[in-house]
Amino acid sequence: MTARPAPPSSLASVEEPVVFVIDDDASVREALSNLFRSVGLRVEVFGSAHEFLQYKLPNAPSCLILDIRLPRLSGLDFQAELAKADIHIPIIFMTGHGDIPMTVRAMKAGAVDFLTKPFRDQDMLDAVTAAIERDRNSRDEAMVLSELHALFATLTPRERQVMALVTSGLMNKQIAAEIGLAEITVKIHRGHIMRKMGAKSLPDLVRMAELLGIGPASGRSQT
Amino acid sequence: MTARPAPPSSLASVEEPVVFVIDDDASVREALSNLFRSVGLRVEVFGSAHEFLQYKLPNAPSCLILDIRLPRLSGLDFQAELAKADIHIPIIFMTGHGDIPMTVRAMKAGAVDFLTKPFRDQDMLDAVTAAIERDRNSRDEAMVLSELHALFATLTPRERQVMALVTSGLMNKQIAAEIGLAEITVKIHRGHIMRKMGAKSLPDLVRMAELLGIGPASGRSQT
DNA sequence: GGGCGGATCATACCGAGGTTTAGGATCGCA
DNA sequence: TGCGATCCTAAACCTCGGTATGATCCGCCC
Repeated sequence: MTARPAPPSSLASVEEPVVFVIDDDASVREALSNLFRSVGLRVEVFGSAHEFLQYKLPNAPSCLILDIRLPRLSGLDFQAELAKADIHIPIIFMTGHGDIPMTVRAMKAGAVDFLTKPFRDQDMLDAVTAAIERDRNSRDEAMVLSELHALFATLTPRERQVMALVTSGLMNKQIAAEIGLAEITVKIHRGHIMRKMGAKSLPDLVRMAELLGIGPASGRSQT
Repeated sequence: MTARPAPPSSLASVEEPVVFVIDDDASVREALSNLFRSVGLRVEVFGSAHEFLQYKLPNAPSCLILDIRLPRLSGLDFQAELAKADIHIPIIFMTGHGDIPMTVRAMKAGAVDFLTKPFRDQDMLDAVTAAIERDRNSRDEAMVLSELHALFATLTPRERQVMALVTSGLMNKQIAAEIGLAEITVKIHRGHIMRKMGAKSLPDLVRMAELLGIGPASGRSQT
């Protein structure tokens, strides 16, 4: 009975990895493009940060290679820009004449690596491999989380509230007293929650709540 | 009855923060010592990495300030050394003539900051504040985790096994079938587990299992 | 106005969780 | 040899979780 809406079952990011390169020097773009292609990696090159932003990012593990010295915007500022725009992609910096404070700032902001020109091809490839791997992992996590959020979104406000109390460990009768309901009503909500969230057991639901960051904050502010 | 061994109830790290400084230059030690004391921070200075290792580290949020150029051991190697010895303390590097690869390596290995001499006092103080804060948090986490491990250690092998299955969401009868027991026996174990772990509810226990990294790996290998 | 989803509650029933009491078996250590 | 810890089980009993059936009420949209 009870026909469930069939979970979309993550088709994951099956697309092949992509390396993005932004550099105003055509010869650098050319060289890097050849390097990555030689090891079978897909590459997309751009002459400016602006060009890159026009490009529609694919749903594939990827990374971005940036020169600290970009035409208009500095690489560091662009990094901050991307973070602010909620675009999270691992960044590898290159520089011909960078300094230590720059390096520190970039690394603190989450850069994967910071290579000084001229660098050895192998160092660049190692950095890219690490960056792609990091992106693959964070994409997998984000995927799971977004599916969970989608399920959570199907809950009514009342159900969300009950879910928070259930996963915090209260008994049905305590929840009922807490929010002024009959115990049976709580049971009904609880049943709905389990079905909608696709939880096969209470521990299952608890783990979902953990991932969703659900405290007993009812459902108003989600810091 | 069952007299429980009274949980040690974290007396937390109430001790005041400490800043450790390692530098072979006495004037640098002196200057930093004065700087930190001027803002009311406790400071301990050392002329070498070896001296530092002799010192018994207090149970207080702290950080370490290192020159990349140390007498015998390089600062980077010493950082690796500490990590290998499982001594985790936030590190702030100083350098007069460091380069970018060094900086990258230090930051990748988890350094909090990397300051070039001469630096502004305020930059150093900011870095130390951030480092102390980071250490405070990781100490709090470690404290909770170690108390949890202590409780978990009081479980018998069988109880550990049952706990893994319970928190994975199986019903008592399924657990019983899984490991060849009567359902009633599983219930008994389950009761013991809840008491010994101090869990007030199943969700509580599930969260503990999460922190302990307990999968359905029975209890053999704890990677 | 009728339909629909959300929320509420009652009664009844059943399976799962959990404790107590009481016992039996094995093993290691003093 | 005896004690204690671990592990296992049974019967009785109670609470809690969960579902089904059926029903009322409200607000919203077509």
